[in-house]
Amino acid sequence: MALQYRYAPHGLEEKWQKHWEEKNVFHCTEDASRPKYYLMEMFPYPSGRIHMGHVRNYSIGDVMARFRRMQGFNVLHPIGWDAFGLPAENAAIKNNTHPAEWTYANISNMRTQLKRMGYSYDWQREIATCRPEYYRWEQEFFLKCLKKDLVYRKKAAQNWCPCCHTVLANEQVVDGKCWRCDSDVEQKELTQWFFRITAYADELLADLAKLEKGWPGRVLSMQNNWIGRSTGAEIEFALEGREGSVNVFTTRADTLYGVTFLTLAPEHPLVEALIAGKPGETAIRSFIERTKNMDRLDRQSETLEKEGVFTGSYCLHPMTGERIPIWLGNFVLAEYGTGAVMAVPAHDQRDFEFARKYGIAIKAVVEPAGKELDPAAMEEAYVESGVLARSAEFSGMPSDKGREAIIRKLEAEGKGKATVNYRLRDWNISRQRYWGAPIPVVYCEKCGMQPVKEEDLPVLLPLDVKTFEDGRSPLPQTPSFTDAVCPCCGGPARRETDTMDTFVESSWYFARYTSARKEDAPFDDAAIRYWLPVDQYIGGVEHAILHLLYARFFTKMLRDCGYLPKGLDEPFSNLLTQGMVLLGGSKMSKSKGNIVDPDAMVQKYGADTVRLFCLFAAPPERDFDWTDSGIEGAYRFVNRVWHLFADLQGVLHPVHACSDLSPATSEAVRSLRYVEHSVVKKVGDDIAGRNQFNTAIAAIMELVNAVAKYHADLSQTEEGKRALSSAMASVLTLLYPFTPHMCEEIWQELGHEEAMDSEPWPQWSKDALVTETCTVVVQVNGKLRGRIEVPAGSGPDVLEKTALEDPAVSRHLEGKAVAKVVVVPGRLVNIVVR
RNA sequence: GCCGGAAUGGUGGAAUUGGUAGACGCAGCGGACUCAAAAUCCGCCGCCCGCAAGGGCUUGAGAGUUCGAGUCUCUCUUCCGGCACCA
Repeated sequence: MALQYRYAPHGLEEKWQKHWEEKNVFHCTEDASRPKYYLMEMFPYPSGRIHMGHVRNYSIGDVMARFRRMQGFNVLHPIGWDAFGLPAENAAIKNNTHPAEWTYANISNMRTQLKRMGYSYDWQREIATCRPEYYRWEQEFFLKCLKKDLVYRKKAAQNWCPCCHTVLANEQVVDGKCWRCDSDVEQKELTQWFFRITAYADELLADLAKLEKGWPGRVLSMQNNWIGRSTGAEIEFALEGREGSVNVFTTRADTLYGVTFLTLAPEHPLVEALIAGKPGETAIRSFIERTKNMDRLDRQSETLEKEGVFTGSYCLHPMTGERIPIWLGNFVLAEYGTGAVMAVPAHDQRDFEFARKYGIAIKAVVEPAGKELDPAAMEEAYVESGVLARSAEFSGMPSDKGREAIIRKLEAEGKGKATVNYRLRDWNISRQRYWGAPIPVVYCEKCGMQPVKEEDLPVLLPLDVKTFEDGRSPLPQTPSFTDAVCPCCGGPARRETDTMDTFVESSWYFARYTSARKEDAPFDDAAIRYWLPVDQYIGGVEHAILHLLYARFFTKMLRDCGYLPKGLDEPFSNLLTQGMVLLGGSKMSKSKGNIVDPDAMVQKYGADTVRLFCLFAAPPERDFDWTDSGIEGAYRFVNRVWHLFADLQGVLHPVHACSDLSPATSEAVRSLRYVEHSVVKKVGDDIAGRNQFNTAIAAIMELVNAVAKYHADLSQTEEGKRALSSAMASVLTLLYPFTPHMCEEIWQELGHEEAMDSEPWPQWSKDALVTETCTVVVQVNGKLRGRIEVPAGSGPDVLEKTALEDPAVSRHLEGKAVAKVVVVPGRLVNIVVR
């Protein structure tokens, strides 16, 4: 056999893919004798075809997986399908098919596409979240949470997408629009199921610190913003002339003595009692109606005209006992804090404008050091911190001290307490759609809501239904599904017809991969303890909040429910967020018609070239623009490597990388060996330490260039042949994670018995990096003036002397006095002159 | 407004700890091979002055620290992302 001169990727790629599959090369099991490495990419939604974004994501993952295997890790590298969700229903309606049929056909198609890319997955762990074997465990988790009050039902105004016919979680509303179809989201009063993610707000926030080393800063910052913790105080204002009080949340307790009114959300539960029978009640009611009917987006926009109305009721200042008028304001949010705000016009711009508009008093109680504020002359609120004034015994304290002291006194008198508020809301998981996991509860006329018994799980999603044209769920009209027996009294009951948000499935799939085929429990405890947490997770930054926050929450929640071990607080130790693949500067999209089809690229260049280009084009975190000339360049390189081997067959011995360290007599051998070992070092550092695949590939190119430069001379001598053989073995070994098919093929043709999939990562040698001389740069006043060649290890004195004598340097010293000479051995000499 | 990230040749991007700015590609230019083209191979390739030797300038702008700054500090500009009438 001989290596054909022509590089023909298709046959050989398919040959090796078959080899991997038949030999089950990438299947893994728990093995205590080896260090584990759990690496996964975000699993795809089975939309029909893979796109370049997938290819980039999975190529990055595959390089890391193959690299870690070569390093001796026991690598778990699984794949699956995020298979529930709306597009399946919409496509089924459009094509007159069933969502299940559409989904499974897509999975089958995309599986073939992924296999054609040569990714090293353990296909025996493949999962699809729409299978009952998967979602039944989710239903069990739901029941467990119900018992622990971590999931609950409540009626509230919800985000409703009229186009998708379903509610959306807060995280799925982007700029007031549906994350999926971009329709304006409406508010609709509905009874829905919620996961109590807010119970974990503090832990989700605090544990971000554990991720500081392994997660990108921007993802941490986004989660931080989303959780939105603010510390302050809840303060009680007793109502005047009746029982009860209004509680407010404030971050500025230091301004308490400046309160001149309170503002309540029109939805505040006390409003009815406060306005009943007051003068102007009708006008107040019409204000409330008007505000409630406003579009949510308009109401929360910054340009909203701030309006309010006096309720006619008063409360009492907790410290001074002063009468404080209670107003309603269209800008106060019922859902944040207590839905009531203490207004301090002197120190809050919004309150300032409101007070000026309605002629309410302004009291300045925080002043810049040494200055007095005159409320009448103020043109805007003084919002900075300062020194407290007109604040009884707190006067004279700086803001932060005053804030603490005031809270302490309130706490002592039982009129308030230090507290924390979060922006994060509970996670609404009810979806009024068909293609999702059924929520395992029934409603009995007698007993009310009843959970399905665990032994009756799974609640199967019926497949023999027809979807409606307009997208409404057929489940409420499917008696075989809705008719149920009450688990409590045995009487007739109606089954819940809402399904779970698809983000629930993706919140725990990483744990299921560890024991994907287990039938009697969601997880195998030993497998969980061996594999988790995930060492490296890779995916798009668009999931920075949604999926990654939910998965973190689920990990903590499953831990507390006893499914995951104590101490497993975070699912993903390291996160790599890869950038998008663009075409012509914008995101590839079908509607815009700017698509590069991976299949077409594989057809034209082979999978190895496509993989290589995706990693070479840019560092993984950055977006990159697909260019035809770019992939041509990658193809040229692959061909160059192939031809080099074809030219050198008969010369090369079947040796391993870095195998030749015999004393070298020729300068070419020494040079090539130097390049070989420094490239081996760099590629390892780049892949393992920095995720810089583009520079790793660049280094391999340098090694190939070095071989091309020396091979004509070296192939003449036995010493040269040994050096070439080792260097070329290094090329293949380093390139293997990127272009595995080609490397396997050449490796075999070179005469190796073992396939490359069991080849270890090469060890570079310090000795090979030792040189006899080195080049030292000479600067004069920091400007580069010359280079000197000195024996390696030369001391400062020699360097200084050689540098000063160098003609290119001494020219710049004429007529000047040398003030100082800085010597960095092995690097540079800087001569400072005046 | 608050938080995070970024800015380097014609172009994608290198420069890992403050020490030769522009690795490796792409595009371009010149040459070899060819009847010719493609492919391939060899050479050149930041900007300005210069025949050259050489010199000057150069990492968004400006200052600072340092023998020395793309890298550290401060101020500013522009762009990208997140949060935002959040009390």
